[in-house]
Amino acid sequence: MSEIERCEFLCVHQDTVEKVLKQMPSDEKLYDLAELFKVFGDSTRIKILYALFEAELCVCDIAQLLGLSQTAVSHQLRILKINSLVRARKDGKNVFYSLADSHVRQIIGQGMEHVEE
Amino acid sequence: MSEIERCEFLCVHQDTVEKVLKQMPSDEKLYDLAELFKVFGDSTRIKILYALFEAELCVCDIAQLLGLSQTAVSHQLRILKINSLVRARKDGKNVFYSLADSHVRQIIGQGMEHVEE
DNA sequence: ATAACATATGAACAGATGTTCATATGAAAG
DNA sequence: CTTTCATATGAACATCTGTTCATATGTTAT
Repeated sequence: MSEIERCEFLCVHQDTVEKVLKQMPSDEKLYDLAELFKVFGDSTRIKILYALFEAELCVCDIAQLLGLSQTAVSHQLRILKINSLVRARKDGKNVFYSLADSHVRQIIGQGMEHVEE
Repeated sequence: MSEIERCEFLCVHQDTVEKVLKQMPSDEKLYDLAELFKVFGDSTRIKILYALFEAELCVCDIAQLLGLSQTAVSHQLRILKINSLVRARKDGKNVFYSLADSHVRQIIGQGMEHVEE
């Protein structure tokens, strides 16, 4: 038994650990949850989402608004779309993006409350 | 004027953009918000936080519970602590960690709702 | 004091992530 | 149908991030 493993069998509070284990969601769910937060965890994407709080915007609008390149915005919108955080509506040459659902507002709102303390 | 810039001055919906700009939080706040979500955006840290939903746990408990090395857990707890998501209580050789406040539960809860759809 | 133990920390390394550049796609106008 | 424009996408590159390994710190028991 290696040094590292030793600790795990001596100091562990077994009853507590077992109680907690029963309540844990599946690994898959926890992985998905982390993936979701990862999407929010980039300031470019947060800025895009926040911009969409107020209005439906095309790629160009977002790029100018935030001082970013069209390419960078497009790449990030792709990620937001894949994760169902934004929706796309095509209108001629333009593609207008908007928030996908109210969860996005709620999650960002909660985060902002925490940050503002 | 380069090809990329051209788009920004032709297709932009100026009035909408200006309206949105007025409502945007400061860059600093948006950066902090992204940093916060970045902390939630890792499955090891999410697992640790979820484990702490149920009970106060020492480093060893968490390591065994999640099948991780003591070192990895310790590093992640450090990040969680710096970002005020967990609190540490020292008791002899052990250090017990617990959730810092209810925001953590709320943010994770909202995220989970989104994932479970 | 010294040994055993729980936790923390620094350096190194591998893998992930975001931007840029070049180019492709698809739609409207001439 | 060719050009122009708005958007999308792939590859390359630099940076960031998480784990491991080695070791340090601080606490309890002998």
